[in-house]
Parts: sequence; C-alpha cells; structure tokens
Amino acid sequence: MIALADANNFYVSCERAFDPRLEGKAVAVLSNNDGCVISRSPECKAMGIEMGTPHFRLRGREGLVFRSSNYELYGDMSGRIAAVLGTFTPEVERYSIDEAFLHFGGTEPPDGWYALGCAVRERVLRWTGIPCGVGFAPTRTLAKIANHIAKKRPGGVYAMPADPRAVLDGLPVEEVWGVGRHLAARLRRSGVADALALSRCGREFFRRGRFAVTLERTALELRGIPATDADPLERGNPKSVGVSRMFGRPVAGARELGEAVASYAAAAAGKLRKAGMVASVADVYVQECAPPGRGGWDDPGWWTPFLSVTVPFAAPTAATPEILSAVRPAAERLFAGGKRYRRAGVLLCGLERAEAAADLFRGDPRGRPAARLSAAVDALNARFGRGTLFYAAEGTARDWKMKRAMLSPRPTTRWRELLVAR
DNA sequence: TCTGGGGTCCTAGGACCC
DNA sequence: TCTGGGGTCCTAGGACCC
Repeated sequence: MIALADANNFYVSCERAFDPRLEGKAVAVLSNNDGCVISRSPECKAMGIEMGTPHFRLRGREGLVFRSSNYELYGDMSGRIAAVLGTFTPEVERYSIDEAFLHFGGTEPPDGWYALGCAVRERVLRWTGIPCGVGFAPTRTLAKIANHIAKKRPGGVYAMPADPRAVLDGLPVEEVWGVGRHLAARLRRSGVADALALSRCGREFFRRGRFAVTLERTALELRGIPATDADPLERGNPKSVGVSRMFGRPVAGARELGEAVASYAAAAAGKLRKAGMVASVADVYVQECAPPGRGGWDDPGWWTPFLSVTVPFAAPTAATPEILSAVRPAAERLFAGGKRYRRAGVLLCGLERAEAAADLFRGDPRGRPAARLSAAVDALNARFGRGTLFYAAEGTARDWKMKRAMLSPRPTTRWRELLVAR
C-alpha cells in the first residue's frame, strides 16, 4: 500500500507556521523575482485569484498579503516533514518539496489505513505546524487521486476502495497524474473522457493512437497494477543539475553577466557535491530581453530564444574552481555588446557517481586540490552560514540579483533570524 | 505491391510533473 | 514597467556501425 502525503498550500503554510498573524488572511506567495502567484491560502483562492497571476495586476488589491518565496525556509521545512513521515515507515520517497510517497507493506494495520492516515496527519501538524492531506492506494497514480479526494474531506484522509472503478467513473481524464492539457485533448478526441475509460484502454488502443508508453503505464496504474519507478532524484542519480535565474533588471554588461553565470555555476556545483556526483559537461545559456515595446505575456512575439554554449571539462568534476574556469570563457563567448539579457543559467550534464569516476591516471576526482578546496569551502559555509565564503568571480555587488522585496525571516536555518517569543 | 536487418549514439522537440 | 525554476521521459530523425 502506498500513501501520498501532500502539504496543503505548502508555501503559504510555511509562512503561517512562523507568523500566526497570517492565519485567516488571504495570503499569496510569489515566484522568484516577485513575478507571479505560486501558492495561495484558501482565502486567497476564494477571492478568485488564479495560480500564475502576475503580481503587478494584484497590487493594491484590498485584504491581500504577499510574501516573496523563501526557499531556504520551505526546503528546510520539507526536510522536517520527511523526518516526521520517517517515523511511520523507513520507505519515504520524497517526490517534490511538498509531497512524499510512503510505502507500507500489504498487510492492513489493525485499526485500518484510514486511522493510520489520521495519525500521520496529526503528527505532521503537531510537530511541524504544516497541515497535509493523506491518500492511500496500491499505486502512485491511484494514491494521487486518493490524495485529491482526501483534501476535499474534513478529515483530510482518504483510502481508495479495493475496487476503484466507482471513484474513477466521471473523474475528468486531465485530473489523472501524467495527463496534461494536450494529452487530455487527444484522448477526448479518441472518446476517452474520464479516468475509468482510460483505465480500460489496452496496448492496442495506445499503439493505434500513437500515444507514448508512459500513458499505457498510467492506465495500468489506474487498474491497480504498479508500473512507475521512484523519481531519479530520489534515487540519488539525477541526470542533470542546473541553476538558472531571471535577473532583477536587464543586464547589459559583460562583467555582470559573467558574475551571474559564475554564481549559478558555483550553486550548481554545490548541488552536485551534495548528491555525491561529478559532471563532465556544462551547458551555459543566456536569454535576451524582448525588444523595446514587446514582451507582454499576451504578445506572441515576446519570447526570445536561448543562446547556449556547451563546454566539456578536462575530467569529470564537482570542484567549483574547475567548473568556474571552464564556464567563464563560455559566458564571455555568449556575451554580445549592445544586447540586454533577462536570464542566464548553467546546466551540468554527463553526471556519474563521484566514486565511479576515478580513473587510472587522475585517481578519485575528489582527491584533486580544487576538490579539496571546494570541500573546505562547503564545510565553512555549513558551519558559519551560506555565503560566508564565495568565489570572487561571483562578484560582490550583485545588483542583478532577483527581487525579493517581501521576504520573511529564515528562522530554522539562520541563528540571527531566530524567532523571538515574548 | 515488393528494395535487408539490427544496432548505437546524438539532438531537437514536445509533453509532463511540482 | 512588471509574468518562476528545476527536473524527467519519450519520440523521431540523422549519422554511423557491421
């Protein structure tokens, strides 16, 4: 049996956990750069504010409180929730920042699945302050559906019946995990409108309609037959790791662009080390601003292409100095004077486990001087706080950084921002 | 009507997830 | 004025191998 525990409007719930004044208010958390709404409290939803609404369109709206996204806080809270879930089963599969699959054996506990779900919900709420919904089913796809139902129930818990057909009957096909807007439209044209109809489709149907095999797996899962694997990130084997950001304002200088690329490369390298992996190639990319007068969301000509350069490393590495020296010339090559840039990013690819990357001539990549330097910087930053030491190539002014005007404190990860009780 | 069969690797594009 | 970031998987097509 699989349970999906999914936090309710997670980012807003994190903000509320440390600022009770937000309770009962319409709260919206904004995307990076304070661009658009990405998490809404129930009160905010009730005001008819849609996911993705640009912030500037809501400015001055009565009774609405905004927060910039505070990923340091959300990431830490996510880890704490996972730890609580781990008290129920050793097999916790973190699927995203706000949800996790819990794997239980086949034997139903004496009090039943529903009671177990209530216990999970209660403990997560009491120990972290975050409310969540819990749905039980034999497959991930069905557990997703069970979780949606759970969130609509007062108790916040739902266990899928052994025969799920009555539940799937009439459930719009786009609400099934893995069926997006496009697939749903194609399925509907083929006469498949709800989850029950999809569950009844066999291999022949998918072949004939030229659907991908992933959809066939989804159909199996709807029938209660497990056909999905754990997420690769969860397995600790990502295929690529990247960092990209929109700038807080247009960037037109080579120095600034270089600094931004360097700091994203350093951040990506840090992720790589944390995963115990090394990369062999980097993709460095930038995106120009739209021409003056263009660029609205509704303007079909707003989009500008990404320009990228791929740089191979001399040897697989996760050491920031080695990655920086490969990536900086790439940023210089991409830069063209007179252009304005809105975004840059670094994607590290060709990943393998660090221990597997040792070779006869160079030995373990983690033994090289640059790698040992990186490890020392990581250790100091872990002890004294992120950003205590950084590379000069990342720049010191960094006024191209994203806007986060309504950022809350980070009480769980910064001593100086610890909550004060009066 | 019909033109061998079986592979690998790479890239680009599309779709999906949160 | 102002619209996020980070991933995965699948498919098709081309180049190449024997």
